[in-house]
Amino acid sequence: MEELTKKQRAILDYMKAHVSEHSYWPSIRDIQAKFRFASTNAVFGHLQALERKGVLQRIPGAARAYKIVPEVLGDTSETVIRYEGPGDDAIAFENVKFAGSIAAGFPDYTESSGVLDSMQVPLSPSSRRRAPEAFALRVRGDSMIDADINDGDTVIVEPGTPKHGDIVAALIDGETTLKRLIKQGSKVYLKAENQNYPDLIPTSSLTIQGIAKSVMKRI
Amino acid sequence: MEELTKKQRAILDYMKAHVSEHSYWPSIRDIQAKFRFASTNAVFGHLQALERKGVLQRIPGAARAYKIVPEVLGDTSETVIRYEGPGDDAIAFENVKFAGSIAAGFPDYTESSGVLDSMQVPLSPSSRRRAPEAFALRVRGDSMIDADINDGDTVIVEPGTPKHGDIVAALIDGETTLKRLIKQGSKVYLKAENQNYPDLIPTSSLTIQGIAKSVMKRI
DNA sequence: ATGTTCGATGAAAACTTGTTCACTGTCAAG
DNA sequence: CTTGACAGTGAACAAGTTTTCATCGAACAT
Repeated sequence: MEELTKKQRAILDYMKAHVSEHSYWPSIRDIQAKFRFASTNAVFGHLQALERKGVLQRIPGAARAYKIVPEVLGDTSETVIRYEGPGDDAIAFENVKFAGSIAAGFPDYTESSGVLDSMQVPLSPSSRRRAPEAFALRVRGDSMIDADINDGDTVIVEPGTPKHGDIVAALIDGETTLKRLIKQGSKVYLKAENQNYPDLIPTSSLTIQGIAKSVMKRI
Repeated sequence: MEELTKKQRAILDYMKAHVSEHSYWPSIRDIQAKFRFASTNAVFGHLQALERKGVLQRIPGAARAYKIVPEVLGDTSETVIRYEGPGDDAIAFENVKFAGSIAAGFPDYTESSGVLDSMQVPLSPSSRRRAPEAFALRVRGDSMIDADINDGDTVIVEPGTPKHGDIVAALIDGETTLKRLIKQGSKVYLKAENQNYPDLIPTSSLTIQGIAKSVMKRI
């Protein structure tokens, strides 16, 4: 790739910025005005150069019609990245943070260490009205992969009465597990969403800690 | 918003597709040819209607110069993230305790307890240190479906300096959009993760609102 | 010295494009 | 039946825009 002169680079950048801002290309006269050329032909020459150097494609005869050929390496211009934080239109929630608190009482996990984090996560309005706290749990294992809940994900568990088909956090042998709740008549089963595991786990006594309503994944 | 007629919709879609494919707007005569109108004035009337109905903005006197006014519903040209104030469907943040791991499979005793290090919690350690102003955004649209971020999901956006490959919330034409950040040399592009959309969106000046670190899905 | 390239001027030509005007046909509401 | 809104034809105009032509000066290598 042939090297661009400073002015060519500036013109190219201006054109990109113009498209980015206005969603249509500048005319040659727009560029002329921007760079205070006395003649449109000055711009014309630069555009020819840009095309010859392969970074811009002109559509002959058409007005405000160009294509950018993505540059790969070796150009000197820096793309400016400003960090601005959430804008007025899009901000939903602030202060997602950890409080460094301890899980007390419910739920009761033997496995957990003493120091736990807490965070703020979005909850459904139903659980907001009821006072009881929802909680987040990190998933370990792969028994729910067919429901797209994988090892390392975090599920948000909310209190409530589970229906048939809900994914619940349930106590089995002193361990909290994540399973789908299946009701057949008066009997209740837990089902792992993984073809490699036994379909149904009969349970005589079942302690439901809550219903998994959301799953949170690291990108 | 007034309803569009079939032809108006078709013309608008064609214009969008044309921009998407060629990166510049079609002329009135391009549209005329596409729809086999005998007169340019037929197109002219439709464009006036589209502008009157508020979905298209024409730049008077300028050739091939338009702006699309984003439609709230049914618009698939861009992933639009907006906060829809606290309604019944609204999401609110409440205190949720991060209570430790949960086994989604059979109990796994090989893993030691107390392994909850910083990498396993939903927020990055850097942002935890300096009281981050992370925020949640509800995703609308389908420009990121190939990254498994779909309409209705909620993404947690954290401040920071984005790296190549990060999914960022960026301001484009005053709207917050979700795109993957691509760095080629010193140039930066935004990429929609949807095969139906143009690969790269060149940007010379970029406003990053944050990095999408987590995605939250309703089960 | 001489030729060549580059960046620029100034004007004009040639083409593209948006816009206007006058007129026609259709269709539904009043 | 009339009216008005809508969609379209056909032609022409005016402005926008690209493109060409002729010319100039400075930098630079031959």
